[in-house]
Amino acid sequence: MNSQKKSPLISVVGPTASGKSDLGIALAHRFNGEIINCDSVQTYKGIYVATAKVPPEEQQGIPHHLIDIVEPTYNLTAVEWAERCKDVIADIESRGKLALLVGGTGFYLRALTTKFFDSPEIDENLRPRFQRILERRGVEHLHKMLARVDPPLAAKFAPKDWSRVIRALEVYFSSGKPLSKWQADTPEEPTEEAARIFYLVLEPPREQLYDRINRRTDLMVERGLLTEIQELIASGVPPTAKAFNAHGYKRFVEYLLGQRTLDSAIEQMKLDTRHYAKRQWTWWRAQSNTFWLQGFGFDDKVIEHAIRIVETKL
RNA sequence: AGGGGUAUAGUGUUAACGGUUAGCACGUGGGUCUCCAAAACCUAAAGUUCGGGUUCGAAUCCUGAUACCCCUG
Repeated sequence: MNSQKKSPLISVVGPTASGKSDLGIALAHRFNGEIINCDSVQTYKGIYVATAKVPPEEQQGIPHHLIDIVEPTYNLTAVEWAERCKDVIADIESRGKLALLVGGTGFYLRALTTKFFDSPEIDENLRPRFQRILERRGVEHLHKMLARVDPPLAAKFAPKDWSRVIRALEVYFSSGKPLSKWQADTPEEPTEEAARIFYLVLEPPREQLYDRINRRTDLMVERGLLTEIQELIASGVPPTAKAFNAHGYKRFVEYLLGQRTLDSAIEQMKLDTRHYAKRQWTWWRAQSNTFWLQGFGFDDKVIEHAIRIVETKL
């Protein structure tokens, strides 16, 4: 084995509720590793019950990084997460340990392994303004605005894709230069991390995963999800806070605002989570450097299999 | 048992004048992703309960069967 070679970056990914945390901890024990969270929701302070964060008493002495790092109202971007992640990786490796990236947000790992174009400073007042236009005049209007300032991107985006349309408008109105131009001027390229990362993708049987999601949701409600939200709101966190976009929180905030019944909040949360799991699989199917593991992350067979794969990479 | 009513994808439909390819919503499957990603979006499959009849043409009209619902006993 070449000692000059940089150590691999091991990443445990897969759909929500597939046992990523368990596999991460098992690998950390086996290979003297530390865990870096790559789940967008787990970066928020203040929300716990429905986030599937591993509580400190269950971390088995394994250091967990990038959990509870921002306020519930903060908007953490993928690139900002990636920058912090690089610092943590450097720190872990400087101490001779192995970095284990564990979590469900594939896009964060994309940001870590791909250098996006150099984004200009974004005027923070723009987004709320576009949001208002969206509500009052509809998506089509925003899409037409984009067609005027950035025709190539407007042609590329579906007319109803307000999320990307707003991002593109923000870039244009902040910098005077169309997003498509920014992208063309600085093509995306792989980062140093891309060359040494590989992904262990958990793939439990779909029926079993969906069952587990449903049961986990009921459990979260029993464990006081509603109380947690009420206390956060009472302590001044606005119902529009970013953290409340997380599954569960979003629907229960709607319930507390009188927009749906308790039962429908529970059912919708289950559905949201199942849809999310499906999209996560879709994401990983399209990636390379993936090793698919049949089963849950807490299955002994899966853990053994994962260990064998990691050994070949060291 | 008698009388009445209803049967349209997995579910719902207060969609379909007897006339293009049986619509819509939800669900399900597949996909996209260049700084909100637990976001946003694209897309596909899938249906007239069964059998006869009328008609150029039937989800629609007639008829038999079956299933479910209501009323009477």
